[in-house]
Amino acid sequence: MSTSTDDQTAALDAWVRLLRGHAALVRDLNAELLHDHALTINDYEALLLLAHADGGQMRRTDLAQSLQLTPSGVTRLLDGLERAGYVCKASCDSDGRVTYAVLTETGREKLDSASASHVAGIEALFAQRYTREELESLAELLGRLPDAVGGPSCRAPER
Amino acid sequence: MSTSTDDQTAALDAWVRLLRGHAALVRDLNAELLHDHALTINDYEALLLLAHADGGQMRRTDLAQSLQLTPSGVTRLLDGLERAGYVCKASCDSDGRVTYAVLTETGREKLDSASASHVAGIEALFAQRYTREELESLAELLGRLPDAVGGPSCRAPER
DNA sequence: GTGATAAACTTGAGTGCGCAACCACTGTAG
DNA sequence: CTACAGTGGTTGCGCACTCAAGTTTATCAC
Repeated sequence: MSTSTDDQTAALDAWVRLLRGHAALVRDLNAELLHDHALTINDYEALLLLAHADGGQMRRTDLAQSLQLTPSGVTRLLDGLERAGYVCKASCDSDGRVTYAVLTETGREKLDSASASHVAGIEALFAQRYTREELESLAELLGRLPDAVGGPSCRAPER
Repeated sequence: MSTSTDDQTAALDAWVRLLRGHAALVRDLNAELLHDHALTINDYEALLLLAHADGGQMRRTDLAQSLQLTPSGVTRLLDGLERAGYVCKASCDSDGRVTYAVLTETGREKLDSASASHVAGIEALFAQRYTREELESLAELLGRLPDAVGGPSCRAPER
């Protein structure tokens, strides 16, 4: 603990790089996705999660947790996706409180068509810039962060 | 989707981790800073940049570039900081278009008091979780990203 | 049963920010 | 001196999101 401000400096530096680089990156990819397919990144991620989920449906709470959004954020997000016809609601017969978000056929098609360019965009940013090993170590390093934040919420991020 | 290589999967995976982990992290630190000192992360970073700048002042454009914000974002940001008395405006006598943001004494004190807990928070997240070497390699890896965005060939250079 | 507590979800108000459009000033060209 | 392109900066509008408060359904205590 009493050690060096160097560690602090390194941490701050890494953090600032992360913050700025990531902010610009997200904005960039988001703008691209938005202009090409009228989807935000979270729209896209939501569709992706649903597509991978069993039966193409998820509880809104689980979606919120996976997307790192509050329940109200998910409500508005799905609101837009419903209006666009990409998802629809379904209720649970064993629990009247929960509502499922269900991926529609239209939604799946939309995801497929958006995937091509979005993945290509990510590829362009990441794969061209890092080697395979670097990518893995980056993923590993960054993978440690969420645990810190949400606490013990390692509930079923299996997938 | 296409056949695809594992590389794409790896890129996507790294990206998703980055996205989610970082989003949660930013929200977390932001909330902390906000509740403890009534500053957003960008408020803090702006004060920090000004404190490091020569004469404690910067042109708004340069601030925008450093913070990865649009000019309008900087206007609102500084609007708040001015209202709080942490910065004030100054005009340039050699160029009537530019306005400087100048850190006030109050602002410098605010930054100092906020720094303690904020740096501690970052320390808690980063330095405890990574070794010195990992931190450096993380910083290096992430440092390559911004170049991609603002960079040479990609796109949307105009605007 | 009745009541208290909790979970899933929605709604209203407010915030941070980008985009597009705009004004103000500068420097160069005719 | 006028014209005009380029840059610095602000404003109107809209979007995505959070927080706080409310509604409905489930569950547990008695």
